[in-house]
Amino acid sequence: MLDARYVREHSDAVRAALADRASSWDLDAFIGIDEERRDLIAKVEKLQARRNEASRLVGQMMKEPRTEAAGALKNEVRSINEELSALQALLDTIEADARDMLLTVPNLPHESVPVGRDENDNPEVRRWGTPRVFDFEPKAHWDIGPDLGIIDFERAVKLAQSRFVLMGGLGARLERSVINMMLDTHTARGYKEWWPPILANAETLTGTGQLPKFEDDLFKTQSDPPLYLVPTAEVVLTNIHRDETVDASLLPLRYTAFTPCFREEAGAAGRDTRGMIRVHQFDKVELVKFATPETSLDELESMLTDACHILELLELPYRVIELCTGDLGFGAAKTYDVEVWLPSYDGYKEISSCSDCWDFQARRASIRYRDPAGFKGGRFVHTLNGSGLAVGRTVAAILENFQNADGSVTVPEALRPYMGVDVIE
RNA sequence: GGAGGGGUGGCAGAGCGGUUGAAUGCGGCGGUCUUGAAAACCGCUGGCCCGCAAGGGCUCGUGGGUUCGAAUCCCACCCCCUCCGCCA
Repeated sequence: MLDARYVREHSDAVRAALADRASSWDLDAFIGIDEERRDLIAKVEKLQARRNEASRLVGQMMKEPRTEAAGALKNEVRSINEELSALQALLDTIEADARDMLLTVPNLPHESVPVGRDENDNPEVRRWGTPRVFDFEPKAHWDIGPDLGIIDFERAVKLAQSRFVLMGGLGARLERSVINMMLDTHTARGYKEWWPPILANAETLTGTGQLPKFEDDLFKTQSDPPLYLVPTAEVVLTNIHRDETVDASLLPLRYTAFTPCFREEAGAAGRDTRGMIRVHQFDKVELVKFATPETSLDELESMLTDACHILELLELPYRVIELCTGDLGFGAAKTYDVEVWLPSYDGYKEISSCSDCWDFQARRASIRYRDPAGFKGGRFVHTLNGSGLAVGRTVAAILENFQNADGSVTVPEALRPYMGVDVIE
């Protein structure tokens, strides 16, 4: 969410940012509503001030007592209240309209973000590792897994639907090993581990920006009020501090959690239909930070490093790209994507996305910090989130990059303590 | 699920129809004193919104209602605590 005052006082900057993002958000409509809203507030408050004064006078008169004069004033207040309730109803709808609009405006890209139209304009930042050259025909993970008897896509469909995964034996163990290795690595590097609910309420999903605009992407329960299956642990980790003011001395806060993630993938029909790259339920270890405005960009860089560190431990080649303005997610001010080398795609595939949301989520979720030495009152924190990493895609990358000619898969060194075996065969 | 109790400022805790946006204590900030600190003493000290400002409005779990006027009365809902039941 953007600050309404900022939007009206810097409308040119906002207009330019929306254009860079190719957003169709109606800035002029908002400015009109906002102006109407402020006029109405002035009117309503003037009437309220008169009503409050008159009521106070009535109190005095009743004591003296001057009941006749009090009666006349009572009538005045009654008529003010009638006028007021009509104005108030109007103001309520206008304020709701303004807020609804504000909840659907995307974040402003940071000034350092390259301007571009879509994913083709995302500059590559760096590469690590060299994609392996196979001296045999490498298989895709959707063949390796079933051939080894460790992934069963067909029975997953029977149990649930297409785009679900069933793993067994060393496949299940590989999934769990990757999760544990990621969590152990991040907690050793200063992240606090959490174990959050994976059903969350509408306020929580609104705080991070999934609602109201992206409800179609979410699984929703039929309870009243409804709950939503979290699409990422970012949602719950960030909302831990919703409606709170944290002490500046505690910042930056670095959190991590493993959760299953649930996505409808409503608009993805036909994309990545094979294997476990795009599924309705997948595991992810998430990184979330709360930082001051002064350090948030540095924290983004170090979060990116932390995500890449996992791939380096697993010896998986990757590259980092920066998202251009046109490809930036709704709540992000700046985003790096980490892409892992996948032989089956003969290319790099997203495995982590690290974003600095600036104060966009903090304003929605009302997450402030206090710095008695620096300033009076509270300021919004900056929130950041990144995958560290997507577990299913990591497993797929391991299977494909570490496969052998005989169909077996060598376990990366870093996972052997967790797996208990050197080779999956 | 049943019965009872309760939700007030950073915390504890008064108020129970009008000058209470809220006593008091703790905490926090500033000052006096002190070589420094502690103690003591003095002063200040919730949030949000509109406004250039002066000022004004809203806010005592949430939403409605009664009243000229509600933290205070009524209704509904939410949450917390205790006991009982059920349960992994």
